[in-house]
Amino acid sequence: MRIGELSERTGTSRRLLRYYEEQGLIISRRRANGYRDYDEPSVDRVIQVRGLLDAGLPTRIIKQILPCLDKPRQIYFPDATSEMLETLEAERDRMTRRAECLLRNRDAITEYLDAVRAYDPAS
Amino acid sequence: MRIGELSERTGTSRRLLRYYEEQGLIISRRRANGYRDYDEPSVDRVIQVRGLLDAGLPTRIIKQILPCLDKPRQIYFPDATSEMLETLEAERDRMTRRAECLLRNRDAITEYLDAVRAYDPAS
DNA sequence: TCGAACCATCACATAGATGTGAAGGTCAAG
DNA sequence: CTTGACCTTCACATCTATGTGATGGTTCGA
Repeated sequence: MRIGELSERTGTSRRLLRYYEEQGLIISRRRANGYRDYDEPSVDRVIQVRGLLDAGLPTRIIKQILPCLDKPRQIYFPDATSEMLETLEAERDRMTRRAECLLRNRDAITEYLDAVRAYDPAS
Repeated sequence: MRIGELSERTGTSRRLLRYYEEQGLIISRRRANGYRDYDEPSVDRVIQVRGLLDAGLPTRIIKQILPCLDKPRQIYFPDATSEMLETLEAERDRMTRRAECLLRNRDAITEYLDAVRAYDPAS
């Protein structure tokens, strides 16, 4: 598919799709006329990238964790230096802390909303 | 305490503490000489703010959810317009989605690491 | 009393994610 | 063959969270 369709199906501007490609987060083939051509899995990939960006990860880190997300798993062991593995571990732990922070505060919001509604059931 | 101590105890630059105050995320009293003076709970508050920022929330949103996080709960019902409640609900749901995204991808990283280690236990 | 170590405000700079628009190529339908 | 809707690259603008430095006031200990 061309960039316009991918844009619509992922709710992502064309500008950003080109930016993600520039950052190495997605790839595209080129048609004879120079147009980008995306395959079907690109849709999920873009959605995944957006989710991670929205959760506070910078493109640099997202690029590093992307190889972990390929299904079926294809691991390029030669690339997996022990330094990279350490980075991945650290980032995984950071993601855990981030998620915990989000859930903790989300629960606080829920409690707050419950308290407000208990006070004024109309709202 | 003065800004220097708060900075050290929260691992946050003085510049950012002043910025957070400007954004309405933290407050301070002023001493006679103009120096900012923080109370003990400010430490946790700053850490909380940083966690949320790191999880992708903009200061604008953080400011809105902060009233939910005060313990003991003190709800300013007059302020709680139904529009604000809707915003809070929406943000709460977004936080859930963010957390899910983080945990899903974190698990994928863990699986990847396990697979690599199964291949080469030395790493 | 002087210097070091704080503090204040203000302004300017940067980096990352994103918007916008210009200038021009491609293609299909009328 | 022209028009409109795509696409390309490139450059510039914007917003947010941050860094950095200038300039100057306060406090405290040698």
